[in-house]
Amino acid sequence: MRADAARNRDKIIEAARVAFRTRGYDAPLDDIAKAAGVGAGTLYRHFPTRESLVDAVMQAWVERVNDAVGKVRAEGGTSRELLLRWFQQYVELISVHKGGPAKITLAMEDDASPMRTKCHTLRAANTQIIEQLGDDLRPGVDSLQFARLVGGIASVVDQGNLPAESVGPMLEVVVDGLLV
Amino acid sequence: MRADAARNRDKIIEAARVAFRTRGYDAPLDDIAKAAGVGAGTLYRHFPTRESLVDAVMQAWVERVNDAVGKVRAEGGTSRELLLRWFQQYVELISVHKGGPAKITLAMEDDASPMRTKCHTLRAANTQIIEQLGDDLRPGVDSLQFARLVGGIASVVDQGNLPAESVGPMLEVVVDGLLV
DNA sequence: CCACAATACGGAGACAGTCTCCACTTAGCA
DNA sequence: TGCTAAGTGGAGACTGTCTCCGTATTGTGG
Repeated sequence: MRADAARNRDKIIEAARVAFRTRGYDAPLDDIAKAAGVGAGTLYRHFPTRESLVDAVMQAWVERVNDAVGKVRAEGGTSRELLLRWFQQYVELISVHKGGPAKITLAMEDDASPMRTKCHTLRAANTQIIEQLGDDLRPGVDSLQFARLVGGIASVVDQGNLPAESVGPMLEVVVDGLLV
Repeated sequence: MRADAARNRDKIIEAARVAFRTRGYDAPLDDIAKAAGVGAGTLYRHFPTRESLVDAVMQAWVERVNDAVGKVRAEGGTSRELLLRWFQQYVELISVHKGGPAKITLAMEDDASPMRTKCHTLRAANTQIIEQLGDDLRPGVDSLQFARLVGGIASVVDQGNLPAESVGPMLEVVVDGLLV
């Protein structure tokens, strides 16, 4: 990639980051292009779909997930405490942007999604937790089921503008259902 | 309402029913108006928002819910069986149209939604089940939490185009978490 | 039966967002 | 320094939403 192209790419990502945070994922792409000081064509060449732009914006986030899972695992406690803490973290992580939970949870199901890197990170994190749980986990549950169950809750809370506290009781239900 | 107005209203609803089923909830409203043989203005007068049109289309559905809850309650069995059967029904009921689960589950949180009639029907049905469960239910769980937990799962399955069988295992997790 | 409000109709067109196309510009190599 | 592949930008085509208002229809009171 030519140096000027790389520069423009960065400018677009930065403008998109701001726009997504303040206006949500519906922010008009032409506006983002304008804010970045480039033409619409340039934006669409770098990011053919809205999704691929979202993906680029969320790059840094992958590292946060790996940090979080390490921290949760290190803290110890019962399996129930571990799982609940992880799910709380999980919800927070996928809720960084408005509309994030649904977007990420859906992308989980779609191998062709431009967000699959992010999904793999999350699934890998879930797998680490599952390993630590060992025999305490209901048999047959995998990282994808974690993602769906908790992602479903996070989506409802996010899209319904529910207070963050309403997550806890729902997660407890799921946690108790997941442990033997 | 004038007779011709009522006639047009019906034509619009019928056209919308077809369009929503075949094209999903994104079907252009102008197209629906055209299919109904009326102008766009007429459609928008009767149904100021897309949501209110969806609401009208789903009217008959309310009766199905009441049937279903009666049947599930009558069949007997353990609390676990009852709840699982109801949740299966619940998912089916809110999945009649593509995009239905998320739409209904979100509307649950919004008293101003034009779909609130439908939501109340569902919550009332949940309440009937909760009553039947009596002391077997985890304390503090209400009809809205039912809606969120099961609605979250249904949304993921619906939007991710997952096979219908994938609902079962997730529901079992939630059921086991909900019973004491 | 008919005249005349009140009610309803319809579709042109304003508006907003998405995305493409291509004449022009620029980076970077030989 | 000149050449060319790579990159740019923004006009405008296209699609869907929604409003406005001149026209048409309904049904009622005289």
